[in-house]
Amino acid sequence: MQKTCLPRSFYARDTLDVARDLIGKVLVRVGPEGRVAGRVVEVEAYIGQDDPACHAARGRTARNAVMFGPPGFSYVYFIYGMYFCLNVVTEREGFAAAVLIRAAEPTEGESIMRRRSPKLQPARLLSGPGRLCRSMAITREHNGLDLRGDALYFEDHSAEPSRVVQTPRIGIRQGRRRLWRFCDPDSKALSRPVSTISKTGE
DNA sequence: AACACGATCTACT
DNA sequence: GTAGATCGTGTTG
Repeated sequence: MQKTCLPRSFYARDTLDVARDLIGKVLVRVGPEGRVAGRVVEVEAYIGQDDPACHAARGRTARNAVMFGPPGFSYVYFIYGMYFCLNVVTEREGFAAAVLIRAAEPTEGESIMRRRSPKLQPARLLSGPGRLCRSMAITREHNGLDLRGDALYFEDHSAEPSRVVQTPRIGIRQGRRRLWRFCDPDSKALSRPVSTISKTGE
């Protein structure tokens, strides 16, 4: 049963639409130890120069260069001296925007991920951007990858969430007014529970 | 060349 | 709840 990865056109859209539509998609990582995957349940949008929390808010640098590139590529950065975070680049080339993948529910390769994060409960293996990258062995080597390649991509399993809620983004100091964190509130794998905020969808 | 800090997580009180 | 880990990056001198 071979599923196909999301096409370039999926990412070449308004970032908030891409973020919303990524909930329920399946992130697949094929590494030397095998194939691992998870159903995405939490993401955040970071959009261009007008978003003070976006890494590209102050223009192009060596680190954020891939955000200015074409959509459908990975943007992986190193944070707090020990963690990596995975984003997908959106919108047109030249416009810096991306969606941070914050949490997913393990669907494949759980034993491989448990070896990488032995202290975590199974439901927490991909619960948080740092834990997700550690359990999926995503590092700086995966920055700038084409998400239609063999190592890292998203599949559509038609597992649409029944609800999606929007909340403020986590861990930022500026831009908290924007409700650009998207979650499946029925998931037990969220990095943090959904506080009572506004909703979108059904 | 030096410095402050970050889209985090864990352990501990 | 709060502190500590740990280092690349961007900014300042």
